[in-house]
Amino acid sequence: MVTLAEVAQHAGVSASTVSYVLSGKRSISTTTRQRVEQSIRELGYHPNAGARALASSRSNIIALMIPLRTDIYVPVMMEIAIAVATTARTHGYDVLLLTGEEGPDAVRRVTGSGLADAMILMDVELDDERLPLLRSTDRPSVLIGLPADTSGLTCVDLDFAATGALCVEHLAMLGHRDIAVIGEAPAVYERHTGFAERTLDGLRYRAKELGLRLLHRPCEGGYDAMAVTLARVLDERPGTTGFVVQNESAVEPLLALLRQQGRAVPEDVSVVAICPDQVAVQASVRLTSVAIPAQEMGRHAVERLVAKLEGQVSDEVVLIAPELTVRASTGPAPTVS
Amino acid sequence: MVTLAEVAQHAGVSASTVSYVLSGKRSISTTTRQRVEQSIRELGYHPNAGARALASSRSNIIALMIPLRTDIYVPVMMEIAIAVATTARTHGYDVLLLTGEEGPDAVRRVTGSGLADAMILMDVELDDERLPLLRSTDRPSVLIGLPADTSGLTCVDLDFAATGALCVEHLAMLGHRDIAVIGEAPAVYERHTGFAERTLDGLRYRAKELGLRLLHRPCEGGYDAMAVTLARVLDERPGTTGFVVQNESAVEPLLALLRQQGRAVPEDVSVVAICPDQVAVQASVRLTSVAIPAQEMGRHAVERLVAKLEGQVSDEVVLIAPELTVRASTGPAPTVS
DNA sequence: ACCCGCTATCGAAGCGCTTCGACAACCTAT
DNA sequence: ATAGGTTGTCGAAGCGCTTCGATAGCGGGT
Repeated sequence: MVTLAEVAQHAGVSASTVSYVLSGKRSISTTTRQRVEQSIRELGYHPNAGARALASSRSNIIALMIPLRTDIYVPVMMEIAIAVATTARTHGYDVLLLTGEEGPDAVRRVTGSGLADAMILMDVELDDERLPLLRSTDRPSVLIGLPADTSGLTCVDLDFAATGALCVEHLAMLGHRDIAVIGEAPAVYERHTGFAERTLDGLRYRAKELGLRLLHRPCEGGYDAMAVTLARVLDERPGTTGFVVQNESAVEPLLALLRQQGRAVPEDVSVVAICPDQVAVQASVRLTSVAIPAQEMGRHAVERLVAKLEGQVSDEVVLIAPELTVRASTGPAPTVS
Repeated sequence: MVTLAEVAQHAGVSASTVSYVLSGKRSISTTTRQRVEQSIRELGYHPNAGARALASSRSNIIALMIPLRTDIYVPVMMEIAIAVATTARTHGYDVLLLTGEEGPDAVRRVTGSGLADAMILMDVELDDERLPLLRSTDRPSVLIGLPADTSGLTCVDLDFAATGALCVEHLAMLGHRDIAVIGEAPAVYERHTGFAERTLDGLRYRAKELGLRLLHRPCEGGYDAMAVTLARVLDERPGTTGFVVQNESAVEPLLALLRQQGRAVPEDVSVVAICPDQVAVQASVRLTSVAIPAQEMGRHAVERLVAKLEGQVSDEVVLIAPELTVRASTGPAPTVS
């Protein structure tokens, strides 16, 4: 491996000069800089990451904790992860992938060892056990998702309450009075994942304001579970004409089942989905949906984090405003015959 | 931050002794070891990753290059990534997430800087431009996927040729004579992704052996693209009764379209999918399928890599044998009326 | 009593880099 | 001409760890 010293010798300067060329922390004459850069190229020099981390006590690595389970939103998680990785690179950082498996210990290990300069946590629960650690360490962190108490934390998330409200408003505007919400799997609610509950809050609050009837049912993904759930919903509220679906793997089954029962979308029944755009446009009926801006969330998280690493103190919550795209799955409520 | 020296002082031993307690590379008396371990716990010591990497020239990090594009097999990629991360942890390694974006430069950067001790590459193309670099570096690597020339490389993959053969055999056994293959998006074939071509080879070869007629059509995901593709297939080969689908986002649209055209599955038409089990069981018809063993692939890759890091030389290709699970989407070919 | 071969421990060198203070050279402004 | 400020470069001191000899102590064979 080529070292800094070898580059220095090759360029006929001291090691520190090469270092300053690399970091730009002191001014270097143009001629020297060029000579050094030439040597770097010729020798194929790459600074040693360990040495750099040791000397500067910065690893230029961001840790990303992703959930271990693959029961929800896998494509969203993936998209966020990729956005985080690419955005981090543009800021000179690499990304270390941690799974939830280790739990809070991972936070301790990573911050304690200086492996990463900062971390991004996904799939945050309302009362997440990693939060006290984050608050007590001096390493910057950003959450993707919103816990119950955000004091002293930086968070990035879609505004799910507004998302819920937006879905209800859209259906209300079209004249629907009875709305059913097909939610995530029960387990998601049981572990108090923020986004699911906040969506529900938004839905309920706005429905109440607008005087709509709202029925919420969690639902495992897949065809069979959806069939059972739909039967129950239509049994309890036969007049349901509007559906809000927040579960990627329930949306296509729902459409199929409705079709099968002779309920046309959007003539008889309207469906609004909360899902990535890709899912919305690939469905058998192009879905009116509120997109989950995965890329944007990943990018935002990294940018907040980098800002913090550069010393800008900003414990703020960034809520991305939801956007509803009207496609072919919603229409006016059928007139009562 | 607590340092080795502080632990040593606290335990009343020298720094090197603490180091040897940690690494186990020299024998240490039980009493000393316990005293040191006690100090480590009391002080909450975590070895500094950078210093360790510098001194030992091993970072205990494995780099994982995932594809940037999200057009294929996202859940599979995710599952592999998670399996890699968790398996790596059990061997004392962390995982650095690289996206394909940087291309071959990422390989240079990571190996050159000593950021990672080894790497795992996903989404390998038949003639991947990263391969020469991997062959010329002394850092171990493992590919998930199979390039055209595997000499000097270690690869892990599902045996896709056998997978194709298996699908054909299953349909042949049920009496189907005209088989259509719904493949990945054209772009996947255009960039010569190994798995797609190898599956096709397996399908064709076995179909020929068994005297079946085979029609292969690439297909973008989604409902509309599938509708066009299906129409073309049935136009060219109206007698088609067997489908092999290798495209997650085409499988549900295909089922819906068949239903819509009054072709019952499996009475009139049989469908075999090549997809993760989760997709197969969640579909509107429980699909006979060959599973993509994502977890197993990730785990295998790490284990091969760790073996190489520990000095075991083994340039081998691990092909995981496909397993076909019969579910509700395949049945005897309809008797010609 | 002696040497041998253990085991358990220590001290010191050094991994490759960053960074601080020093300083020479030059360029104004007086 | 001199003081004062820049600008560009260098040397050296570490960062916290691993690892290589060296050494002290001990029991056993002779």
